[in-house]
Amino acid sequence: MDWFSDSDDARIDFAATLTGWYEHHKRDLPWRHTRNPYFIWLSEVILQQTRVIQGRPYYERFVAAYPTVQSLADADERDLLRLWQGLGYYSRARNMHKTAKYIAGELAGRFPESYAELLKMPGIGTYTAAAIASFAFDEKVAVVDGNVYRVLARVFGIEEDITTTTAKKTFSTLANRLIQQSDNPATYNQAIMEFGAIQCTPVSPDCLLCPLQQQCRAYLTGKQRMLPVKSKKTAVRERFFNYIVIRQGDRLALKERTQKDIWQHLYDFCLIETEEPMEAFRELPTGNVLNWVLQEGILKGLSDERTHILSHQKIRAKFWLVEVPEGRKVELPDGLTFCEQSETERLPKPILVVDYLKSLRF
DNA sequence: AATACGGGGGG
DNA sequence: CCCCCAGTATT
Repeated sequence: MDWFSDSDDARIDFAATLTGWYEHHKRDLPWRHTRNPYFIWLSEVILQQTRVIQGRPYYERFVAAYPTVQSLADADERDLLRLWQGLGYYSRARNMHKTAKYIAGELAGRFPESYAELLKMPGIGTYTAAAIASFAFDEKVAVVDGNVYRVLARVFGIEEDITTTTAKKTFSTLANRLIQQSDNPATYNQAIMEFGAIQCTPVSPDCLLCPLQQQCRAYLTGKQRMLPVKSKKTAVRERFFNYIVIRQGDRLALKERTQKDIWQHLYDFCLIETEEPMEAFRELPTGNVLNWVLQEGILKGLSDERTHILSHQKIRAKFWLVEVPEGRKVELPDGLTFCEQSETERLPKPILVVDYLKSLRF
């Protein structure tokens, strides 16, 4: 199917309309005041799967903590993850670290300057490579993110399922033809994404004030709500976490998550996962940890219970607080280590654990 | 081609 | 309570 059965003028109009709209409606964001590829990269990785409102304070903190790619390369990975805490998808931070070390070490601190070179870096995929290449180096390569899928699907009435490989190809090809009509690819890429974020929103887009209203297939056919088409639904797995929170004085027993699971390289408490919710401590599966608790600890009861939602998992967590009398010398089970309050604060932790800790100290 | 990977917002 | 959103790497 050819999305350009209309005249060339219509295509030029699309790009010009978007950039015109952008100049009047764009938000003032810190990463829009720089051409430094390092800062642009930082902002783009933070904004992967993340809304501007959530990512912005993280960007400010990262720029302050790591003002150069060299400083990021030199960073302790735990500090990096701690700064990332609460953003989710923690492999982004670890991939950023890998790439920073590669650039500092192998490329003499010189940032890759083309889409093709950027794409080779860990954590930089098609979207981020296009964003950096266009924003920092004016390369004419189209960004294709969720906003772009939505805007193009609606304006051009594309009903392909965006989760399929062929649809991705369709949208990418269209986006890259459209950007040819712009003499400022950086601004055009920003414009179409900002338009998707502010005007052509996923739910209740502002069609009445839309500059593309009369050219928009979705508006003209009343199909805004149906587009873009996305078939996949994520199956949510329910999990039951039983945290044994071992406390001695103001020290807490923590452990790094090293297994292949969520929250890799973050820290949490002694965890016993069960297939079913456990109502009482004595129902927990017996093992080293339970024996240890009965031997060395004093169960203070179930101190808290909460549900933590991830996109693909629903975690029902219980926290069993266990006190060890102060002064008693004990060997912790299960690879746990006692941490002072200040150490605990400095370690990267899942939000579930952070929230629990807040309730623990009042 | 399918799945794993966090967290947050709105109705 | 339900719904929605969004890139990359791995399998």
